[in-house]
Amino acid sequence: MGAAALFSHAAEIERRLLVEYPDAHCELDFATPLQLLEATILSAQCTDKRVNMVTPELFKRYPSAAALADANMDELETVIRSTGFYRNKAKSLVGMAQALVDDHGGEVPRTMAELIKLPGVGRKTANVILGNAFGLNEGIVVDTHVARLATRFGFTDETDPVKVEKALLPLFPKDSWTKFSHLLIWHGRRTCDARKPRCEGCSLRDICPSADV
DNA sequence: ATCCCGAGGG
DNA sequence: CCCTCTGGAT
Repeated sequence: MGAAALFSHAAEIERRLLVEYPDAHCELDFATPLQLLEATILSAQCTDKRVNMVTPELFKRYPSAAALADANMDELETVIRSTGFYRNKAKSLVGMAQALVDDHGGEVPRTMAELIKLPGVGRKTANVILGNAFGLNEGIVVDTHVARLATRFGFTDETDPVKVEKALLPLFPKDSWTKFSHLLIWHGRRTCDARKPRCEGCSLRDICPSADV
């Protein structure tokens, strides 16, 4: 498919998904930027439903960056254990919190460059924070769902999430990047799942190059 | 057996 | 580029 055709194809996909999921939004529970940052770190290779089961206790025990930075490791690991990768995640949470205390007055920074310097925070997590805590459209969140659907829609052959994002950005208007991320995530979870996509009920069936394969 | 809103290290 | 980290759900 040529560049012009790919662009209109992208616009049509976005239009249809917006009709289907007008309320698509971040499904991680949070009340502050710090809470969203913690929840997003926990979301690696874990369902957001599972993350939402442990964060109430996490937020209650460690109500600030300073409290989280001083957390007892064994206690913290116990609280987040069911989300998987719990040793790495505990280290990331404490290291991230300590960096906030040391370099940002205990607050979550608002730029990509500062966010990805935080331990355990990569480009995907940074895009979640910028888009959903601060309302900024700095990029597209490329998680497992967005990467999978981008491939199935024929937008890219890349698998590296940074390259997938680079391929997606020029296809969609900047002011919709955060919303578009949620549209793909919602569609990925509800219809275009990894193991057995439900093409028979998909609103994009007639324009999807991967339909019924 | 495979996947879930990844990141760090080699 | 690869590998490792981990429990829970299907």
